[in-house]
Amino acid sequence: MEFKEAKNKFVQTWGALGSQWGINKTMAQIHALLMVSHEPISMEDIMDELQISRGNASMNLRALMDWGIVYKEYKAGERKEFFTAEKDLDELAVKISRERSKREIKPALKILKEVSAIESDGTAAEKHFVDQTTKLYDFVLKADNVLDKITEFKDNWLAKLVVKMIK
Amino acid sequence: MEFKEAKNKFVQTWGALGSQWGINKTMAQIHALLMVSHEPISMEDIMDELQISRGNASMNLRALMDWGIVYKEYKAGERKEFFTAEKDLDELAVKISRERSKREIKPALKILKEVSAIESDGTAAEKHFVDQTTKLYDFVLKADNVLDKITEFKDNWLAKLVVKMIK
DNA sequence: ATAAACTTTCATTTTTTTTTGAAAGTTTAA
DNA sequence: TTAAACTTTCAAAAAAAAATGAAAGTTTAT
Repeated sequence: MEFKEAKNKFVQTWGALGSQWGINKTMAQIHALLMVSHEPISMEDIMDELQISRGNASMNLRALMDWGIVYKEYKAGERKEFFTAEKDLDELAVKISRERSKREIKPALKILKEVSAIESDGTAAEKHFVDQTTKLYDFVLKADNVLDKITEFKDNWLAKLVVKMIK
Repeated sequence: MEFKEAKNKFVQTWGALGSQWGINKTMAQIHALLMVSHEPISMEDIMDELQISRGNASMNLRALMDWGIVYKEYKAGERKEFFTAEKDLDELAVKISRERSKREIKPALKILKEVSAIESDGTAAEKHFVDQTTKLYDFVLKADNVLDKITEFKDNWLAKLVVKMIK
């Protein structure tokens, strides 16, 4: 396999993976392209490489910047804008999970808290509802915190983990 | 807020969360409904409660069973089938992550391995590509293993963790 | 102030995904 | 074996999501 073919395969795969996880295909593809590029790319070149329209490129680049995982760059003497991706994978993971937490998990948690707080009349149906939604709230809350913990423990994590667990 | 309203809100929220994570809305809603129900529900009742067609109900129930998070049940004397959801949340998380790993992560890893294995000519572009995809492969592989580890360590996890880390 | 170089916006079109519903299939009971 | 009670399948329809492209907007240079 040669470079161009491999790059294309990677971009396609990353795009497909993205859509399976609720991220639009083009957004994931642009991100893939920028991740494996050693130098900033212009919008023109992105459009060209992915065969997409100017509007599509513009909107998805904006979305990627909103997620904090793609940056705009300016080259001296050049009028147009160039783009780069966050290439540190730990940083990337932290940013993605922060955004997903903020946009999706936190609002869902709020609803879970609300619905689990109803006054149950003592029927089995209502008791089970309250019980299950309460458990779900606790579970999601815990899961939502896991990535923050991982970040926090990133360096010297075992020692810190043990300390945290003991106290 | 009363029971019916709360239940509906929960089902809607769970459905919305599902679609943001690449799971179709109806599938997530059916799952939500079964999760908070204290007794098995028939297809008829699911169709009725979610206002969906028979075909839709049938297909999404099958999908949920394929994921291993919804079970068919038979009631004595009743001809029709009833459905229940896995209600243990740890079990649920394990099953979902196993499936997503099998269906999405593992195939992606295979491609990542392939594309990172190209023979780089020495240009900066190709060197960066190989370097970045290799890192990504390692990262995804590690992340993919995290949930297995969590399962494994579920009981008495700190002790086991320390042992594992030391040896 | 004008125009060139570039980016963003958004109504419309296209594509993709999901849903429907009726026909075909299956199981059980008599 | 027949028919009633139920489930599955899948082509067609509907709905939802994404992409287009041209007009509007912005910035920079002269």
